[in-house]
Amino acid sequence: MAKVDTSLVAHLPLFTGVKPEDLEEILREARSARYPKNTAIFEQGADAQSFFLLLHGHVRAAKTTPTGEQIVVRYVAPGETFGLAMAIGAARYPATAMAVDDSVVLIWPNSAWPRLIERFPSLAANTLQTVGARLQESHTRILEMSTQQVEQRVAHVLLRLAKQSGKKSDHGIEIDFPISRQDIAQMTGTTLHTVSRILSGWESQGLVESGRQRIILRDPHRIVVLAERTADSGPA
Amino acid sequence: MAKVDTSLVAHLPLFTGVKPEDLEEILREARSARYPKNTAIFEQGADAQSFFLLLHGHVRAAKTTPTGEQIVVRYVAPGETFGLAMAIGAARYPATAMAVDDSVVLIWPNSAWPRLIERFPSLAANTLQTVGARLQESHTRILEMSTQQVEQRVAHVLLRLAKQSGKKSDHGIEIDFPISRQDIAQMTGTTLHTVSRILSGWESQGLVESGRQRIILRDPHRIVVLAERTADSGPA
DNA sequence: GCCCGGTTTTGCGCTATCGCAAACTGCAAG
DNA sequence: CTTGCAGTTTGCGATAGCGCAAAACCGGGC
Repeated sequence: MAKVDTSLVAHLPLFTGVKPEDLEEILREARSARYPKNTAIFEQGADAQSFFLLLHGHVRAAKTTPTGEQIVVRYVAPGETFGLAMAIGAARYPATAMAVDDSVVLIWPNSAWPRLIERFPSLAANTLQTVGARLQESHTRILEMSTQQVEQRVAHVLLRLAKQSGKKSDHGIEIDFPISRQDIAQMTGTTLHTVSRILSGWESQGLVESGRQRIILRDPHRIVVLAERTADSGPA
Repeated sequence: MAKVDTSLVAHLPLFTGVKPEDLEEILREARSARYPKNTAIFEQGADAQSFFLLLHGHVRAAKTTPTGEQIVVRYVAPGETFGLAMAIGAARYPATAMAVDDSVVLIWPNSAWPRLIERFPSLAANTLQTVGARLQESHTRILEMSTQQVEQRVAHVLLRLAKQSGKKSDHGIEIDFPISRQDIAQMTGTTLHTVSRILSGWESQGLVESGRQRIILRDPHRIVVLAERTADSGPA
């Protein structure tokens, strides 16, 4: 197992307030692994045995109902942790994690967690902050689902993805991992059909350019306007 | 300021792993306050200066959009913390907290938080667990909003409220704080009209008994069935 | 270069739910 | 007891978005 260079991860929010020599000790407890595109990292309901830090790639966390419907909880970007079941007191993973691109992760055994937070309390504090931030995002998402219509929600999601994982390309921002209409539907509480219609509409207005699992925001500013538009404040 | 009896709070999840003498020290930093029914404890967007532990009563946390729509984030039951902005790294309260019943709370100044978690790391760990639990509940709520129809969502919410704050009465479980149709609408992402229609329907089937800000589940079991029913698995 | 399967597009009817409006009700204050 | 008002009920028309079905499309694998 290759040793992880501390300089690659030292600046991450998770490690703020951790001394370099401590960081090294923390990293010694982890191993790294590579997951090819479209492989599962863990499954919803499985015994939680590890927690993860994404180094490269992108991971989709999705939750499935007993009847098979899915929602995308979030996309994990490099530098973010995921699978923190142990930290939040869950014995099993509440969602499925899947690499949507070739991905590299650091993996700590759950058994290391209690020891780590005892020796390095900043870890607990930092984790609390990131989990808190996710909680707020969830609340925002609930608020949006309750008060906005589908088009605005899709606009918000695309803007959020662009901010989190946008790659500036010629005349636009491209979401730099493969994402389908279906995925967006599962992030906004709608169907892939409706998402497709909306994107088609936007494409014909030059707002976006999109194709197979690929979306480029050509005119982010006008999309922001769309996102913020109230139901009744539309055009003539 | 009256001194708080440690025995009243020692068993709370927040304080698991805290030694009795430490608990006393923690409580010394708090003051207690009483909020009459329908008074605000803090407002969304205000500078977060304190965090809270509810001792008696019930508190509604609600989030408002720029355009005035509201959702109920959650109802706080006695023994639960709220207003943890500082802990999760927010400078302002992300929601408004309102006493829905005469309520008594413990209040710590935010400035005490860093010191407390340094001296008593279990506090951070415990808080992480409760925030994590709330995050999972939020995800469940998003899942429900995405995949279920309104009637099922209302059923789920009532069952959740009954479990959290249900008082067994003659032949049923009564939600033991005032809650309006509007509140339920704001918890389920619908309108008070639709909630009213649903409850009327249930009432005529003997599932619930309800009135002005008051709901009694007469037949929880059948409500569970409703909650779990798939869109197409209905009766003839 | 061709074929296959997953993805996307689009049409069309349907319906759950909204939105508005109006009437009703019961608690609480005076 | 009366009155006022917040909360609730109910009717009715409007519609956003779903669900199903079919066709078109695209990219990668062989």
